[in-house]
Amino acid sequence: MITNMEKIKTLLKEKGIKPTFQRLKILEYLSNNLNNHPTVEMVYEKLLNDIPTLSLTTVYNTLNNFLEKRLVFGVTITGTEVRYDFNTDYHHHFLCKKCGQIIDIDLKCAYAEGEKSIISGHRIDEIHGYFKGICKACSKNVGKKPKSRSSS
Amino acid sequence: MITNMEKIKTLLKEKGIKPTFQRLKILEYLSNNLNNHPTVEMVYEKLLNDIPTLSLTTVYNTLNNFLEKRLVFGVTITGTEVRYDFNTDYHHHFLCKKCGQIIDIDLKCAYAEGEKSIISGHRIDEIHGYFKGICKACSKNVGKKPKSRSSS
DNA sequence: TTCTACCTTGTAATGATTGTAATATTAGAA
DNA sequence: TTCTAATATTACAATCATTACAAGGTAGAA
Repeated sequence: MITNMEKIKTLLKEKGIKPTFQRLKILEYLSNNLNNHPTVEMVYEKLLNDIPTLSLTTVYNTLNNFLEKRLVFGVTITGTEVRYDFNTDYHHHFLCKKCGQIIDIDLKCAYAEGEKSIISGHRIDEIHGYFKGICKACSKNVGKKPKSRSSS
Repeated sequence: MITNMEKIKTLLKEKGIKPTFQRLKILEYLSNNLNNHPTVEMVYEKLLNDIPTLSLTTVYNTLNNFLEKRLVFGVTITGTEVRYDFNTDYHHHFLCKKCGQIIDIDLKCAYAEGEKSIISGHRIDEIHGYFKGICKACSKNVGKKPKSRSSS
């Protein structure tokens, strides 16, 4: 874990971001939660244990800073809040409208290769592929006899 | 235009939505503004001329109703508000981060055919392809000697 | 140490959206 | 037509994510 923290520190320095304690912890949290796609609130609540003086504003500022420097990727698939993704490799996202889970989708669209492409003359800097529906797990419980389901 | 209004009315009835005056006008507005991708506020402000008693809540209710019945498509590319698209044919969107314009992108990803597909076992109901960058028009003015630019 | 630049913090403000309760309108029964 | 029940519309309050702002804290340079 100490080695990991050193990697995080290097990442910040490479992007010209001063590696303060708050920033290190926030980026570390994101790097350890690749599948969560955490919200600002999730980052804040969790880190409050480590940093009791942490301010929500700091989390917002820091994450916006990371976004600008392209250290993290913002996922707005829910439409209500930004989810943060430490994995900036090209990939898409799926939102289950039943359980709310956000799942990584690895598929290649021809247009997305290189990520810095041109479409219809427009320069593309970011590609967001959002798929919405019912996830595999939730699909299994649909249309079956409801034995002990809490919701209708 | 009267013929168009009749088409709008039929559309609503087909979806089981009672074609009230407000609903007709809202859907008509969207059908006449395919390239705008209007916000709730835009719909409201514009229709206030025709319907001075119109309530913002009604616009929200109506558009949510249309969304549920899949009469319109919600575009959340800006991350700050929902834009409404009367064109529910499969297509993607591009957001220019300079001028804020939202432009339709017509390209086919193999995975999107049929729109009701399965990816990694998840049932896909909606596909949103969001591309962000600098549009063709804005690209031309970047890197050139700034002659009379208002912003820095 | 003192100064300066940048970070962090708390609180207030904003803006989009939803909740709620009262009023209005409509469709169908009598 | 008149009454009634269901549904729509409206106005206003409340909520939630996010940003603005001002004040206090910290680290490194001089």
